[in-house]
Amino acid sequence: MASKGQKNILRDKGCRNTKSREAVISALESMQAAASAGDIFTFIKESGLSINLSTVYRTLDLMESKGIVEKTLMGDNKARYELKYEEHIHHIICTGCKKIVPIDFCPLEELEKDIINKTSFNITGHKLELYGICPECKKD
Amino acid sequence: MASKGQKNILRDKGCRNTKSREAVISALESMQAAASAGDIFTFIKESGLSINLSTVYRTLDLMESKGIVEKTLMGDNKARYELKYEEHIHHIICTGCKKIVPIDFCPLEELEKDIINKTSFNITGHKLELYGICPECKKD
DNA sequence: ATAATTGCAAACACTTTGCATTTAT
DNA sequence: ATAAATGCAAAGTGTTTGCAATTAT
Repeated sequence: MASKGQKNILRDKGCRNTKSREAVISALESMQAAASAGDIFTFIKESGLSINLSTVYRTLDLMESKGIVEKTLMGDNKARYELKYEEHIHHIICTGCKKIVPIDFCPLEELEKDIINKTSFNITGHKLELYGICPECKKD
Repeated sequence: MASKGQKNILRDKGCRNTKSREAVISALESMQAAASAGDIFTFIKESGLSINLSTVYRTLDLMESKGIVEKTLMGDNKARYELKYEEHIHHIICTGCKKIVPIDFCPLEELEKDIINKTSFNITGHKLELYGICPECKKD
């Protein structure tokens, strides 16, 4: 999970630390929620660094496999990525302006035992997205 | 929402009724949860009918816009489609065998007002996917 | 008759891959 | 020195589109 020492997070998991990987991590840290590989690539280029899109994809795959990043598909057919933090987060997507807003509470936490009973699966995780109209779009 | 008269559901919404569209609807009715466009295409071809993949996509888009079908992105980069029924459904995806199982209860229904308070969005909908290990995979 | 739907092939967008070069250890 | 990571260009997937031919009304 992400916290202070982002720079060493990969090294700690037995991966090499490179400029590209640092750039991807720092892009994820400074970007709005749920960026696509292309967004991250553009962000890095615009910050003046050189990187290849393949490297972005490879880095994101690696970090997903190490549990550093979470990959989600929402709405369009692009994967979106974000750093996993201690707190489990979800999103609300405004159906007006398409903005994606992270929410920091999880309505499901208390319900998981109940779900385990009802389904006879061992529940190991979940993804939840809420849709709605954001305060700005309500005005129109 | 889907119910008995599937054949007229499109006609009722001002669209023409064609063999291809009937084939897509009946494929959706007889397939396991959450089929991709390709799955539906293959299913129809295997049942001996002729159809084009573009037609499948166009039909699914049309039906989504008419509220007959729900489109979801899960896991791989393929959109998955299913008929909308009266009851709102979610899925559990087994992380062992990748099976997708629909569940017929919604743990969120009672929580929406609460979420509206917490977020100041007008919540209009949500998507939830659960992940876990199914009873068969537990044995291994 | 005519407007909607289809098939086909080509275009698209996102993602993945092979291989030679570069870089971190 | 060596194994891992990168850039590049090419290939792979899923999806969309333009247009002429077909079909439902």
